[in-house]
Amino acid sequence: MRLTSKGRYAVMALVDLAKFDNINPVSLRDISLRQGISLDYLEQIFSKLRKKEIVQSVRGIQGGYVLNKKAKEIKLTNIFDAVDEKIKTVQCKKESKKGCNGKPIKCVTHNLWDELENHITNFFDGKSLEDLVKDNNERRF
Amino acid sequence: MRLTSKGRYAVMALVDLAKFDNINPVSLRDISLRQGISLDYLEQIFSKLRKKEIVQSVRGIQGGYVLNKKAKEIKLTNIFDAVDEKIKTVQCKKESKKGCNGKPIKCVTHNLWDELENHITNFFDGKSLEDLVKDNNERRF
DNA sequence: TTCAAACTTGACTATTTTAGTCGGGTTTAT
DNA sequence: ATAAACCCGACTAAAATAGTCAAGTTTGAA
Ligand code: FES
Ligand code: FES
Repeated sequence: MRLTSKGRYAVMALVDLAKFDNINPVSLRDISLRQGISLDYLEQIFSKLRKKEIVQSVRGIQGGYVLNKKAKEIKLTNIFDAVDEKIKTVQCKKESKKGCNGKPIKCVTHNLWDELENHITNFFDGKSLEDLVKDNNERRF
Repeated sequence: MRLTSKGRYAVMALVDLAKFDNINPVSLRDISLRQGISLDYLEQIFSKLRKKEIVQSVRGIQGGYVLNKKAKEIKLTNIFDAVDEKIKTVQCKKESKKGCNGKPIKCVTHNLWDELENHITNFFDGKSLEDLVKDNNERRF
């Protein structure tokens, strides 16, 4: 089990954005340079973030992106959800009657995985972008 | 992020084994049939479990595998560790001074991921094979 | 003593996921 | 006009996953 770069990049980029969008929109080029993330990849990520209304775009020269909500109101679960970073522990469809092996009863690990999934979701739901920005400012940069 | 089948299979197989090894060793063929897991794949998994001394093998006809410890003493972390199911959240080398992007400072998400990793590890460390067997017996089968 | 059930080992492979890249756009401040 | 920026879809290389396959060895029981 591992978290993927997509989710990590999304969080890194949004923290960067939250720190710098006070006055002007922030261009992906700047984020790319500061965070060391491929520009083309960032564009894919921000396209998703925009569709989920986490950021707004400003087109044209001097354009970029701005947060669409207060940093306090953006939870990590929202971010992960937007970029399709799945916290997927159970293998079966949850609402299905069938288990992961096609049998008509859930497998012995099902409840366990499900419980873990809740743990993780709660963890990410308790963290906002603001928390991360603060945390980051404290340890300087 | 997702847990892989390897870890899930290992746990399923060991619960099965724990339930049936009271008298005789349990053959992988039986586990394969009961749990719907490829026999060849199970062999790979049990080879690892044996090397980490979680199970013992009994060769020859009527052979199979038996637990090498009390079910109570086998934690899920031990199982995952044995089959190389990694709970890997941070992307960088933890002990390295460098961050995941090669910069000389850890990225903004590092602490967060690390904290999550501890959460998950604690969760799995608190669950023994015995717990799962009990849980499984309660809901009948 | 022969046989088949079962473990043992290592290599090979197909599928899926990830992490990009690439090539073309469109918009808009200057 | 032009260049900085966003926008979009298709393509691809690399890695991880989930197996498969082939060729053994061991040993209880008929
Ligand atoms: S994970 Fe849901 S039935 Fe196995
Ligand atoms: S995950 Fe450790 S530095 Fe980014």
